[in-house]
Amino acid sequence: MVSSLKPVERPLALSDQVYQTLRANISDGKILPGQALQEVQLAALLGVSRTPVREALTRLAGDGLLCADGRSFVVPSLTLADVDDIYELRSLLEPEALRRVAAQTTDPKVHAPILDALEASRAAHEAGDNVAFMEANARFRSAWLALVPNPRLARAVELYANHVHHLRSVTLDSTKVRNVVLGGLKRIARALVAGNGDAAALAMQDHLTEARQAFVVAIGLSRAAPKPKKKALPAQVR
Amino acid sequence: MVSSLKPVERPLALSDQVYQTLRANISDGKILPGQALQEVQLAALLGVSRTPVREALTRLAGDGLLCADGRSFVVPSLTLADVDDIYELRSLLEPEALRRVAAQTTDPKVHAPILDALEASRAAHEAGDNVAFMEANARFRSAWLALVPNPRLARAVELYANHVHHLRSVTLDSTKVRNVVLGGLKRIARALVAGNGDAAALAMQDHLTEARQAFVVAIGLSRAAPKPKKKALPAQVR
DNA sequence: GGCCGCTCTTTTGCATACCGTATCCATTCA
DNA sequence: TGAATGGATACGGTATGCAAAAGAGCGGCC
Repeated sequence: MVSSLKPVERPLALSDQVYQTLRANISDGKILPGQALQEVQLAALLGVSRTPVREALTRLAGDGLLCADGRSFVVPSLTLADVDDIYELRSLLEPEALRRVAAQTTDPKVHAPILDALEASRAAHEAGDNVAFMEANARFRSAWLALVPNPRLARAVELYANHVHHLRSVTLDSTKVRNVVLGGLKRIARALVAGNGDAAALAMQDHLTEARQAFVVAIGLSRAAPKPKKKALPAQVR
Repeated sequence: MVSSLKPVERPLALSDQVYQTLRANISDGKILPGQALQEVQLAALLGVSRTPVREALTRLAGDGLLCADGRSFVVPSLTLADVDDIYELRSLLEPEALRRVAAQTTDPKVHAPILDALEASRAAHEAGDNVAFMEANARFRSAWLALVPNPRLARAVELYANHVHHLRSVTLDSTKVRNVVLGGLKRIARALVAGNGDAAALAMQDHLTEARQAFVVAIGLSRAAPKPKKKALPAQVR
């Protein structure tokens, strides 16, 4: 008996693949708000039938990443009120989540992924690489999120962070903003490695406040010459 | 323009009906944890095809009200750690949500549904009617939740409250527990009508702590072998 | 010339058929 | 007699077919 055999790599279900693909594209801003997501069209694009597409769309709508618009789903174009609501939620969750992380981890080597991501952010900032900075930023979040002892809390944080993620391509376009963000990450990381929960929570709180402010500015800019196409209704349960 | 006009009541899609039906039955504890929910069986029971059943199951799993077990879905049987996690989340959200309600409503007549539900709770408690008490309790929550200015926050609160709702039929079985709960509701309502956000948040925080404690006892009773947890952090660290 | 209504197309909602796979049971061989 | 193997069965995943509803375009009527 060869005990080194591992269970065979099973291909993910099509529904899951479609879900992840769409989710990534929404978060990255590759799918624009207001654009109707039609089942047949997506199915053709992805080379699957309507069924898994349909299931993925339903799940995304349940996550709040899509909202019903007439017959189909669209990425909600966030109003200022929406952004405020999301940041209010994040302000309730993320500082406390980070406090839990700081409180429980003493081993410095578990912080390695966080510091790696921070270093990547720093490098991307220095290189002026916007997309790399965003990517490193996301990694930073994933890294500390993986240490949150409460999985439901972690999931909630991830969910609402994703709701505004596609807007970061706008806000992080500015070197100044990136500088501020990097400073925030540094402060958070410092508090974490010091095991100082209060400082970590406070740092995250400030970080979120700054990010929200950047969004307000960004939305004000992008809505200066907006498309008069559709009214954005709040993403809600169907 | 009569702004109170609402879109006409449209016959709900089958998927939605199935979703709501299943959700209600899960919250009420009519579907027991561990019991596999099979598509064909549910479809036959509800008189629909597998498709809407499947969609409803997917959405419920996305809400966290179901979890994958092998090939099908089951209602998760909550461990003590799960209950703690859920109450940690609720403790982050509900006090602050309630604070927002207290801060924004000045008109006493918007509090009417809340006081109605409170009165119904009181009556049910006096009558010793367990199910009526639970129902009034849920109405109380719906009432103040409807006043939360942040719809996403309201939805999150509702979601996680539902996660443990089916356990209330156990905890609220005790007159003593019902008495404590009723006291908590009174205190919350008092703070709300007084417009005192701090008091409302604090009252809700205490209410949740008490409710969590009741669950711990209930789970300890219902589980033959309560496993020793090392992560049991004392109440709230906040 | 503009507005209303009708029809036709597009797209979703639901049902069902098919396929792959996991599980259970019976049979067979050691 | 026990275990292993083969088959039967049941279930979930996916594709597709069909019907109904929403939207667009066109023609008729005022």
